Amino acid sequence: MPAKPASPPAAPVDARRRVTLDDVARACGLSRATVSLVLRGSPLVNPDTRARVEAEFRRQGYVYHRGAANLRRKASSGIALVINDLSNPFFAEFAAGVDEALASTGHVTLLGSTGESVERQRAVLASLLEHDPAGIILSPAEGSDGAALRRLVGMRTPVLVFNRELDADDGTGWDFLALDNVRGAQLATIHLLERGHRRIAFFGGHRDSSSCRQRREGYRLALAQAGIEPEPQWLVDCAPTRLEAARQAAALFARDPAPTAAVCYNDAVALGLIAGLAALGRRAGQDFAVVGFDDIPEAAVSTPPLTTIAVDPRARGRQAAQLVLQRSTTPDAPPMHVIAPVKLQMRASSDVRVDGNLQ
Amino acid sequence: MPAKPASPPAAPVDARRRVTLDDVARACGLSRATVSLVLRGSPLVNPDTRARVEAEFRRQGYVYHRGAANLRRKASSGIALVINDLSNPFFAEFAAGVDEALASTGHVTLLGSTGESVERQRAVLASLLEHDPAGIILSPAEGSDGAALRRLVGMRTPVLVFNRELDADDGTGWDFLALDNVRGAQLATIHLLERGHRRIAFFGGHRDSSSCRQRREGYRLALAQAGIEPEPQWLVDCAPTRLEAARQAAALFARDPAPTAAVCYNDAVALGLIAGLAALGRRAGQDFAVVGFDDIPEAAVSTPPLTTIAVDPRARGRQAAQLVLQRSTTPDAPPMHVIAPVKLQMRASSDVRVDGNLQ
DNA sequence: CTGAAAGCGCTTACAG
DNA sequence: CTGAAAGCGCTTACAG
Repeated sequence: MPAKPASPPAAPVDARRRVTLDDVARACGLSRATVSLVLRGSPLVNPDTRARVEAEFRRQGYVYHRGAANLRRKASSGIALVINDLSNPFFAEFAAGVDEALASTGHVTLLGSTGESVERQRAVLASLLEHDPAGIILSPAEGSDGAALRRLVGMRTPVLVFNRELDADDGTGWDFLALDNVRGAQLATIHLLERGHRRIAFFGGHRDSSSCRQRREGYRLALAQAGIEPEPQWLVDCAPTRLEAARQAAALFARDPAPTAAVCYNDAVALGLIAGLAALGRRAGQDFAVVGFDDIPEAAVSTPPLTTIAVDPRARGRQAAQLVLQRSTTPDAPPMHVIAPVKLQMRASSDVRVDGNLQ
Repeated sequence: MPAKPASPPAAPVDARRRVTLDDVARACGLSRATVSLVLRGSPLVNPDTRARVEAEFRRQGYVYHRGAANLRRKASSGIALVINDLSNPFFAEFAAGVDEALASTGHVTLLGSTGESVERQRAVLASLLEHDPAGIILSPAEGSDGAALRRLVGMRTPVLVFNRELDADDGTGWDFLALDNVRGAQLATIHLLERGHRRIAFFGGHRDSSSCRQRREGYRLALAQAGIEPEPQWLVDCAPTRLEAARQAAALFARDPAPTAAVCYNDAVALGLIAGLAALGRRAGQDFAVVGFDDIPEAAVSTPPLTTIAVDPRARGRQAAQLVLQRSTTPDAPPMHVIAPVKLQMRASSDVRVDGNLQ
């Protein structure tokens, strides 16, 4: 029989084996308890002991096992982030903001996507709950049932609902972070009024979604303050997608006199409307004024560039992280209800000033 | 003293307390061990016992504590996903694909962003490692040092490197998933050759990045097969951003005869070039042909729509998840090196056919 | 200043 | 078919 090759000189007996506190303690001739105190920066430990232990940590390549510590302490360092889909830039930016804020506090983001499906949302939450998150940031799928969600999540894990209202139906309430939809649409409408428009449409969105209702409300408020009563055909319902918006553009011109401008439900709808106008031989920014909502990255580089309402989703993500961490330290405080500011982002420009040929 | 109000009739003594296997076992008059077997679907358990236990799970609202189970089994159900930034739609789609594939196997995505900073990457990885991931999917920050990363991560946790080459410098090697950059640029160039172009530029990217080198290589290959030797001024270096690309557009026309078409490093550069051309009074798709790379969502709706190389980042994400899970079951197999296919996505169209006024 | 002991919620041989 | 016991890697009173 051929001799087996000599074993390698390697110091680490098994590079795959985890280094534990016990390993470090043994190497230092100390107990696990003392080494643990070093780890957590306790002032009780003798400075020399501390130095020896820290050198040994480095020498062995010790990696803290947060899961084991969490189990013992009944704590948790994960925060679940459940959103519709990362391919929506609004949510991608929001997620980036959440992760940025959580990473800076030693927490980790546990990701989940619902794809706007209530059933997937149930499955995703059930799975994430098994990972024992310290909190959940949830942008609920359309059609979510608050009572069912409460039953699923229980009272142990704090939930921050983002962006879409959700009724718990049992008086427990949810923490809530939302954009100031009313104010945003109001700003957009005022901007068009200041540019001389009087016949202003509200274009896109589904009237039964809470954000659409709120944006329409802001639009109505601004018009009312200018003494204008919107005509029914100025309210155009359509799915909040570019394609549907392009298809519905003609609805704006069904009656004479037609609107000269539109506040759009969001930027996707606004960009679709611009394309739809072009197909009708009308040029946004020249024959017709368009204002969007969200300020997605494309808004700055579309043709023409889109004046819109900036909501800063990344800042909203940081804010959401902060709120859910705050809640996990004060579980018994009453529900929070935070409305985030929005602002008008002017560009040059989809929002033509009314002149002779528009009137 | 006033009497304290009667305590509520509530069944759950403390809604905040976690329900454990012991609670369920006690309620059923069984041991923790048997209840655990029910949980894991063991065929050993008596069907009646199983039914009783399952009812009790539901009644008490038991939630499996995966972290505790993982600790005991020395397993892990988290996969770390470390990318540049979610606000880049390419990575957002990739992340969505990773999460989609992981969720379907009971794993959870642990998110981390480097912001293209080597130092943040070190910190993010160190933090994620404490959460004991079963594997890491890493799109390395530019300028990453493979040997330093290997020292940080060690040999316990399998790493799949995505998108950018990384040298380990110690012979251990990394699993690797990348796009077929050579083939993609070759397809783009062939497409322009077939449309009659002969003077074709390669526009954008930094020559020292591996993906730029590979794309230039594909471009050169296609030209060589057509018997064309690219002139030095056809290679325009610029940062892979829209803004820089717009600024560099004029460089294409520094010499006469100028190129009639450009293969762009990526779509951001292509869209910037289109804008830069407009500023020079040239119309992409009419006076000059442009082809992109990546097929970001904007490519389909830009003006003109952009012909580009589709890389399907979501499918790449699913693939990455599958590869890293596969590795975690076969830790000793040799490193994998997977090149993902790409394809030409034609649109109508940034890629004008050469006719009289272009020649 | 340091150590022995108990315990977080689970799984897994092993015995019966 | 079910239970007693050990143990995953850590923390935390408590003693000394």
